[in-house]
Amino acid sequence: MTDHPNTLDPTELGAYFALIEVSSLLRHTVEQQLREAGDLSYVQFQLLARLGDSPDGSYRMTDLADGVVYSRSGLTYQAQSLEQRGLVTRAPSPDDERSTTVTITEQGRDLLTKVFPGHIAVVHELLLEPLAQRDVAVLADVLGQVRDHMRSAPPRSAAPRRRKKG
Amino acid sequence: MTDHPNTLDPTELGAYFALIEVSSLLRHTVEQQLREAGDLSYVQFQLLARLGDSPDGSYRMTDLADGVVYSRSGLTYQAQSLEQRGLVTRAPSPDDERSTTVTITEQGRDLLTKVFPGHIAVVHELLLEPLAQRDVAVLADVLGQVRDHMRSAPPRSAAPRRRKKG
DNA sequence: CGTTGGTGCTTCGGATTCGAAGCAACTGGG
DNA sequence: CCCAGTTGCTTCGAATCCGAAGCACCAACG
Repeated sequence: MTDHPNTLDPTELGAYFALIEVSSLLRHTVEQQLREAGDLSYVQFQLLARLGDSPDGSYRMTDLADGVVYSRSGLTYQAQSLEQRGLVTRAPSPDDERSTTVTITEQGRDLLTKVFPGHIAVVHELLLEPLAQRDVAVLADVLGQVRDHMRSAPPRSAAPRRRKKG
Repeated sequence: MTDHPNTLDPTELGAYFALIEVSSLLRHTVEQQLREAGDLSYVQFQLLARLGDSPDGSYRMTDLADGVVYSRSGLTYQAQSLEQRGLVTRAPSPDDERSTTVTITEQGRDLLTKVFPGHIAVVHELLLEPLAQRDVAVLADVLGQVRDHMRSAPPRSAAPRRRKKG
């Protein structure tokens, strides 16, 4: 294990606490907006947005789970919910019968179009407005570094599944 | 309405997405560590930490809820859970019979001491390690600005109940 | 083909979360 | 004291979430 200090200095604590608080508040507010504008949870919105960005409007479940920080079972739950509302379709992949291909529907795109402006507005108002343009770039850069580092070094608990038989 | 653009440029999107992803991953990892080290949820840890920082080791429920971004009902749930485990005590406030004063116990402090090093380690490893010292300061500063702005201008829907006149 | 092990997703049980409604206590008139 | 309005917390019902276990399919090997 790397040698870590057992305390954080005030600046480090400040960065950590501010990150947690800002993201919590932002997420909370965004969630309310999405709920009001389109009766979507944040995760559902993220899934739709991701599908909408895809060239052919579809992804496998696994790809979606990797993109959104989310459990497989939770993803199944939300995908079913979206399917019931006609916002996505699900079908077994032709390549691999095990995997499910999720595809956004016209209706899904419409809803996305409907909720997007409000979503942008909230993000802009809460996160971007108080910052100078340069600070936005700095934020993107610094957090980008952190994200890349996190991705390249997945937490120790990313262990493979336990074997069924011993 | 303020005049908001209806799109975000790539830098803005980058800042937003990176923020969401970093905080999600960080929170997820921290949550696992706390669960393993002391069978605590993140919220429970935040509550204990806050109480531990208090001069007399106690706060009113409302103060705790304000500090942690959290619903009142969820706070009640977690406070009950902590009380059952003997990590805090709850008693009506002498000043105001309505309010409940939550106080951390010896046992609570012990648990805090036990889980803290691992918590620090995770934060350091995931968030701070990949950054230059200056970047940590910049992050703290920029996110601090955002937090202050959020606090000073709460979202329009932040009033579930009618507010007292000022 | 059949067996063995690995992968993708879902189901299941339980924990956590929220908002709304409810209860209790304080406050300011009459 | 009583009344109405406000505030602090809890209870309630429902939604959401996760990890573990399970099912179905694929790939490698003989």
